[in-house]
Amino acid sequence: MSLCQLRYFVAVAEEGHVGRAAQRVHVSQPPLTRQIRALEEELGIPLFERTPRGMRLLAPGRCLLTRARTILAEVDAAVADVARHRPPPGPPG
Amino acid sequence: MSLCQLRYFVAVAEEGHVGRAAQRVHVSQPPLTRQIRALEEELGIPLFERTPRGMRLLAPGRCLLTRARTILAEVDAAVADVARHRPPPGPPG
DNA sequence: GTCGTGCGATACCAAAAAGGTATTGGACGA
DNA sequence: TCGTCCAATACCTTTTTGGTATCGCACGAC
Repeated sequence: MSLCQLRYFVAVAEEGHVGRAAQRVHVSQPPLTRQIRALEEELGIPLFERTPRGMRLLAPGRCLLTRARTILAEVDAAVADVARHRPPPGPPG
Repeated sequence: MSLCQLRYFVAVAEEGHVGRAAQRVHVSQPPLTRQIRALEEELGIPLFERTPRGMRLLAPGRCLLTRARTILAEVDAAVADVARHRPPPGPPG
């Protein structure tokens, strides 16, 4: 599992639609489909129900969605925290 | 930044030694060195001091270490939590 | 001072992963 | 039955990652 996969997963979960999620994360639809399936395979359980209208979260998916949001937020916080140690870029020019 | 990089970083931070960290994460030394440097470049700040004896954590590195452990633990928890939805593999045989 | 030793860094190549375009298959409504 | 909209697949290219061999540097023994 990768952070990238988690970002893709959250996008699909929130959009309910692989195509729209792909636009949101700036990737084309097929790789996104593939990453979601890879994630499901790695976890050994389906995360979405495929319907003719799009993707619908299943119970394990809802469970992961909450956790994925937390993880991604912690990553952002870590980056921001470390960045505080970085010297300022100096005056412009 | 990837989860893999965070695992590598934690290993190096805890071992204080790229070679031992490499053994621990089952990777050879050069890729590990490269990933650590890539992480530092992405964050825009050094995480370690290079000494003739090994790698020594700097302040930003200590900051990241705490957060990285948290993130990796949450990932493990997420996997375990999702796995609880998985049907049991059935009786042996 | 010089030579061995132990460390991370680099060069270079091979393997694996990710992404893109084009296309397929299936469900639904007109 | 045909057009539309969806995810899934086929196929190729590009990027990333990992491995082996080697370098450069600092230190200690002598």
